[in-house]
Amino acid sequence: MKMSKLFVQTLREFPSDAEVISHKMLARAGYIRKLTSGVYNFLPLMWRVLKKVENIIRDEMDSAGAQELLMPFVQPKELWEESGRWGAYGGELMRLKDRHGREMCLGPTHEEIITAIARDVLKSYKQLPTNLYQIQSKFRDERRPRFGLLRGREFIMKDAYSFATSQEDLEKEYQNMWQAYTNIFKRCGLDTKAVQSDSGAIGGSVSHEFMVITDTDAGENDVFYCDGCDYAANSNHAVSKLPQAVVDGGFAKSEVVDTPATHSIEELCAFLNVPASVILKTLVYIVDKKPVLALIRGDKAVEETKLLNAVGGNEIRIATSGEIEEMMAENGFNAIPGFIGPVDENKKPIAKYGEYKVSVVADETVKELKNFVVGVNKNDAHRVGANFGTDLDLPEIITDIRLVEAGELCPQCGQPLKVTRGIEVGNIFQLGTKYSQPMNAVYLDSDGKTKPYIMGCYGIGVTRTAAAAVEAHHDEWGIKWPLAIAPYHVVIVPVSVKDELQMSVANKMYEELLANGVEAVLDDRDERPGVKFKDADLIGFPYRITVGKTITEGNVEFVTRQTGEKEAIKPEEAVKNVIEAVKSIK
RNA sequence: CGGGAUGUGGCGCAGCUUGGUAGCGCACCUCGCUUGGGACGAGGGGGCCGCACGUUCAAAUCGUGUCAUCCCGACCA
Repeated sequence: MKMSKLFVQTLREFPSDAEVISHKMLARAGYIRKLTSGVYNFLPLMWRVLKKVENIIRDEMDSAGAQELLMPFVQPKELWEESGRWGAYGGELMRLKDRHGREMCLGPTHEEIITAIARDVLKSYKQLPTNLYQIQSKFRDERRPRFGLLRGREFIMKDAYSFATSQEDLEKEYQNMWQAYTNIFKRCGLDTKAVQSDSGAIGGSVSHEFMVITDTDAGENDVFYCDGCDYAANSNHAVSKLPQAVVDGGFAKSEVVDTPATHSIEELCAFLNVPASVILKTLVYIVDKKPVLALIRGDKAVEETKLLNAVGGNEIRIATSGEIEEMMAENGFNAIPGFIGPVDENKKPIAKYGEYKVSVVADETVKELKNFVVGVNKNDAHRVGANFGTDLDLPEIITDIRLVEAGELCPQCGQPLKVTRGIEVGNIFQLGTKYSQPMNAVYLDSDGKTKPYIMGCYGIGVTRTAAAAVEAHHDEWGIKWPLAIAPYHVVIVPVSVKDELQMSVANKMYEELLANGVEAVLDDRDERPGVKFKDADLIGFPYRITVGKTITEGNVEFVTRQTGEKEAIKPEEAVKNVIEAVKSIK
């Protein structure tokens, strides 16, 4: 490709709406253009990168025994009603109607469709296990698209679905995909960590996310990991052992005392001169409009995804102080946040809020509290020396709803956990019969009985993987693509296009590289060298061969973008270096 | 959805307070000059000032409404 013909417009400055580095770089280097919020045009350079990522995925998926197909992007409501997700999926599902008023959606994922296909075709245990995948645009109407390609509304995803006759076979395929994913990300030049995670809206029991660990602010997930063993988990799923803490308040008797203006745990601790770990903290959440009280030790925080799972629901948020006061008033109490508790001083609970009954969930940490401090739904007062059984009862739901913090101890080996940020580029789920059961997707087993498939699903964000590669590989001048996913392998820069010797050497190298299957660009623009170098760095060609004055001594400059290494070598050697590097890409 | 901000050539911005000619840098076109890290000079093309309504002799500028975009909080590839 001649640079003069390449469809690209690099910018002197970063676009003002870009926030994270991958977005800034890709926009400035001419890879993408925003069409509307969270929706991007993939210009020729970007499309080459995406196709390379896709082809690596295809190669590894095919090697792992999966088969590619392509399902429609538009999906009918009926299938989503079969799975029960038409109502459950929420605002992220882009819904629309056709001219007849029939309801449809744009596919955010394809469990329903693939399950419907499978039940038509996979009728016998002899056809199982099998694994089908596709690479396709997905649409999710994110509440807040941001971070460019890292969180678009329309994005390209590889989604795979496996069907098996047993949990054992599912687990085998899960491991198979795990290995394929490890290979894929490695070939894309990314270091990933597989971490345990919550399975969210897709459902299922066991799931892992593949995280690109990053020190930039583009990492949206907190990942806890242990240096002592292989434990690693997303913060929404992480568990830990707690270091020793004071859990006995040491109060001689249970009584309600005045605690004026103690709106926060800190203020309450200071006033009573006790550690936060002897306070029972009560937080009010709204889960799908229903009120939920979360009880947790005062020095710990609630992990909302865990709480959501504990009560079963789709959306969770902390209640506003207005809602809390309203709820208090409805139940005959007069208390603002800071003085809320599960019961008042006469053991009278908060019964309801509006038309909904109030449910109560306690974190496991509260079980061991003794003679503790707790709010009694009365302003400027708390009970001290409280105990379960006498002053209040433990709620029915007691489970882990605690947010892990760095420094707490690894659940496997007891060493202190560390935290880092990560970009989720892929995930794998064991679905079981979550879709096959309700959708009546069954096969005939060898015993003559009809059974639902045991399913798994496996996603990779293609666009997100490309963006994550930019997050991981760049410097102040531009992108440093890993060779395997770079739009082109090498750029040849003649310093002066009017110099006949320079141009003839450059042309010869260019032809030879092309003849050997190398994707080369010849910068034939009549520009000053600085302009060409800046563009080469910004676009991120893995190799640059500069043909300048030293050609009279028979040398060109060979620059490796990743390392910044420069060497003066013969043109033939430069060509050979690139050809060999390209051949070594698996 | 809640809170904050912004909409002016492809990109980055000024002009708005105090209404009257749409302006700057980059990019683009032509000529000259220059050729190892985003040169320089001269000339040139490109804008319903987000949109609508209103106030006014006159609106980028004032008012109302609306749409879009971005940032901060709850979800996910």
